[in-house]
Amino acid sequence: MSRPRLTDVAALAGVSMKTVSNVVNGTGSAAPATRARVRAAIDELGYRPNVTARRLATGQTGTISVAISSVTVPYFAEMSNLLDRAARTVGLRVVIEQTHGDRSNELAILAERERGLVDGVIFHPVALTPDDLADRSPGFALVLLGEGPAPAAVDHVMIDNVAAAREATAHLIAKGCRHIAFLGVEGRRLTHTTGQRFAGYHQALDAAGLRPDRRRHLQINHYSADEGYRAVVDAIDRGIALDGIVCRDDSLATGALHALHSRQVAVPGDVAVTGWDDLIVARHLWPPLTTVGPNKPEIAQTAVRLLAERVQGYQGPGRHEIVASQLVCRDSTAR
Amino acid sequence: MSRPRLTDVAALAGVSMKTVSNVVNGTGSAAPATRARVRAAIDELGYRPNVTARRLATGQTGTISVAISSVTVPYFAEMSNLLDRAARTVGLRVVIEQTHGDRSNELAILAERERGLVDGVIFHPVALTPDDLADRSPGFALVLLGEGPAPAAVDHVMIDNVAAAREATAHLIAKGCRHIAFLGVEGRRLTHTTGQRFAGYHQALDAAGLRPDRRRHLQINHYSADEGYRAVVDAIDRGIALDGIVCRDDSLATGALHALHSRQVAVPGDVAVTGWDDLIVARHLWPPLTTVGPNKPEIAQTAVRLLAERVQGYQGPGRHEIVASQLVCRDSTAR
DNA sequence: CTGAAAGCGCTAACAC
DNA sequence: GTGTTAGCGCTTTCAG
Repeated sequence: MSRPRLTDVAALAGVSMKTVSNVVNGTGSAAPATRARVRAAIDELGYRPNVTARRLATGQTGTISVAISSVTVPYFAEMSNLLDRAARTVGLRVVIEQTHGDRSNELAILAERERGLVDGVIFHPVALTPDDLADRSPGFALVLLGEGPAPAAVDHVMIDNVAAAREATAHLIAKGCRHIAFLGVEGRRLTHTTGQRFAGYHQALDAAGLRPDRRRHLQINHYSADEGYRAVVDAIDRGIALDGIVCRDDSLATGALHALHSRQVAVPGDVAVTGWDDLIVARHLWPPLTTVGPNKPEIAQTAVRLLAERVQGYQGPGRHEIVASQLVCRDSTAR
Repeated sequence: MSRPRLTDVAALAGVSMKTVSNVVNGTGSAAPATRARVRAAIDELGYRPNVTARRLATGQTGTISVAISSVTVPYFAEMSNLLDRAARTVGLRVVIEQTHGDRSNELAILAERERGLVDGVIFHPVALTPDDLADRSPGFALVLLGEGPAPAAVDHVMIDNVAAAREATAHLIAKGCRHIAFLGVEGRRLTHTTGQRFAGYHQALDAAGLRPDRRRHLQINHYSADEGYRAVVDAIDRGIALDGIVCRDDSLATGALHALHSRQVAVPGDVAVTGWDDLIVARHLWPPLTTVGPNKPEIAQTAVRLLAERVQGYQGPGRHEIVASQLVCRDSTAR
């Protein structure tokens, strides 16, 4: 005995498929008596519509996917959650898909492996190059998140990284820091995002007449607390002079604080620290972390709105929206 | 011009649908020359198979869903990630679905809203009652995670909460703690999970001849760092004697550490603290957190294996697997 | 207001 | 090896 289908319900209720379909979907109208009979038949059989069949027939899925590298990266977890909520309010379902930061997985997103599975995707690429993104099939509803490269034709939601990094760095300078490190330089080549934050950091140093020092550009291999810890312990043990650290993100900052504590360096007394993302955990670190707080709810709402418009057929040029961010000052820089 | 279908490719290549299907799926065999012609046609047209149609035809989706309350809960994020990886190794795709801890959303999972969308679901319920779980349609591939109630008929992967809580508490006692609080008692009624951990905590106190004290049962409204912070600050300010805290999970412990620092209480000198889950962040908290570490990779692999067996038609009785956990000792109890 | 029939795009028997 | 023909379960014209 396999599961009941629409025709089974129709047969039991003594009506046609169309009528059952109407009752199930609330389309058209049905006589109250008929409706009741159909409902009874549905209950008796335990009928559930087959989503896949409906999708095939309508061509619409009512579902969008959120493609991120990993939900274990707190920033992506928080964004996924907000995107989910934002999408629900406009009647869209969300599934989250992890690329694990792998270029081939990211390419698969663009290759529309999912054609027919979702109506569109909100995508935060981390490993793709501008070329990868350049040629995509048109008519594929796509909204890009993050500060990576985005072709003009594609919708894109971002924040002003350079300005925010400048502000965070200037804040440390205002607190009297003169030997400010930047934690989060990738080994090979800077990612687009890091490049912008790094640029803002340098602009602020410049503006204050401070000389950059390469020894204070702290390298990492991943954006993890582990790496932040390692890099800062390393810098301290090599005797590099430091009185402030601009961290590329809060995970690195988490590790940085741990490193400073473990080397008996007072925060913010000896070294002041800023993070980036305003993760939930940021205000529970010790000391609570000053961090660049992007307006995440607005990012989510904007992305969903843009995607919904694409899904509904908007074919115009790419929109590039810049969402505000704000430096959230806490004790890690309070001096 | 809509997107190309299998028939379009077939027409262009001058072959039948079946042949194209063979080439696309690697089924059957095709003459090299034919194969090449088909490939060329596919490239020229930019053809992508429609996943939905394939699903309808085969009845299998190759996808499972992971249903959790929220990816912003670090434990769920880590588990989702591990489940994803485990599923990939057996050729299954994973989509993550958030219930936001909402009972109606959780019921929707059981109601198989997704019928036809996924082959099965790995589900960590938080709001359901035993009754909710009791009557489900048979033949629906389902594996339950966590320590909630699980009907005998349903596969279930869990850890031994009572034993682990006893071990964590005994560890504090061995370190000389005599006034040990339990942080994480829910307001109304204990959840199944909390109840087990709470029971283990009491067993250890009993075994050491320590008297429980209701004032040291710290109440919370959510499992968040915010709540942990609030509850511990509250206890300190009310002058409740404390020299150890067993936290129901690492998020609460994060807030507890913050609270202790902000009230100048030394950890572990004045108060030793244990958490639960061994989140990534646990070893970067200050001081690094002693915590109950479930074997998460094994939980994930076990759950995927059980589900894969169900998907492949296993109809036997429910399997209830207990996975090991281990107390990970760090500085928050080092005294 | 309800019924019959034609697809949605693909896979899978079964012939050729 | 390759083509033909039914479906998968639903929605949707178009009649009645």
